[in-house]
Amino acid sequence: MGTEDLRRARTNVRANVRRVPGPCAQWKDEDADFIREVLDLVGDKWSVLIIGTLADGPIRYSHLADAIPGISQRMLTLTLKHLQRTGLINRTSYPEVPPRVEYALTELGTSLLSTVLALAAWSADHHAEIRRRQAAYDRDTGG
Amino acid sequence: MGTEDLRRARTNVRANVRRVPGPCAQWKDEDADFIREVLDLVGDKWSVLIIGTLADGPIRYSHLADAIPGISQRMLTLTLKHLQRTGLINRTSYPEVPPRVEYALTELGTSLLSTVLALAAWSADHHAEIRRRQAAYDRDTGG
DNA sequence: CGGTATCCCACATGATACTG
DNA sequence: CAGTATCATGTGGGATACCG
Repeated sequence: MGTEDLRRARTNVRANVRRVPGPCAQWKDEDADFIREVLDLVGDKWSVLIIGTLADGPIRYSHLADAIPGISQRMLTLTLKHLQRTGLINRTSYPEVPPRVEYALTELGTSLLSTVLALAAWSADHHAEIRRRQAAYDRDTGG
Repeated sequence: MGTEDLRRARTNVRANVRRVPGPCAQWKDEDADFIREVLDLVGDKWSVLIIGTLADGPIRYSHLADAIPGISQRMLTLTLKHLQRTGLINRTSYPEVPPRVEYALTELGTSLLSTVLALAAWSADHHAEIRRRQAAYDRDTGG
């Protein structure tokens, strides 16, 4: 990314902050709220993994548990409820024996999916550089 | 978003999951790692707000504290160190009295900024719908 | 001014056991 | 199969005081 891009990015962001009296910018309350809102949604340990798994189509509770290594029943249930409450996923239970329950992304959830995958892509693009810089920092700092 | 978009989104994401034997997809370890990595970076309470504030240009420690309502000195220092270690921001201290320290986004940080702002924009676009759905869920569930 | 050091706690998550 | 209920715990983060 060149200097010009950096300038453009700053200009774009500057539209999101408010000039307050004096030399210092401050977050508009609502913008900070939006950031907090989306972080509450996907900032936890499991939401994004669940959303990503559901991208493959409707899937049952037990298959979600299999697809997401390390998740506990408790956290799977809790996170699913959270996502359902927010309208990101739908829960459909079929009155059969044995019981069957399927979860699926809503359109809202799908629209969020693309955005968080962009974040994951950023991580994939830069994780090598990140590791290099962390190692350098630790070397300079720790010894 | 229409059905066609939804299908496309699913197709895009399906490239990120691995077909395992049997009917169920599972996260590739490295993809889950990328998600965890970026969540560790920006999933906390203050990182994104700091990054967004720095978008306005280099800024001093005390001005950061003013620009981000509610942050404690401890968390400001801690989060700045974290972001610096990852290479998202630079710290420059000027040997004057009184001391002056400025923080600025690196190009890496700026590239992340655009992506997290997309998330904030998603939140801004959908927060009304989200609130509606949460209220409906609570009504249906709670009473 | 720009931090550290220390104490403290709420809460997110995990483990385990039980149920319709 | 698809959950609940209960207990245990690690830690993210706030408050406060102090330091170069």
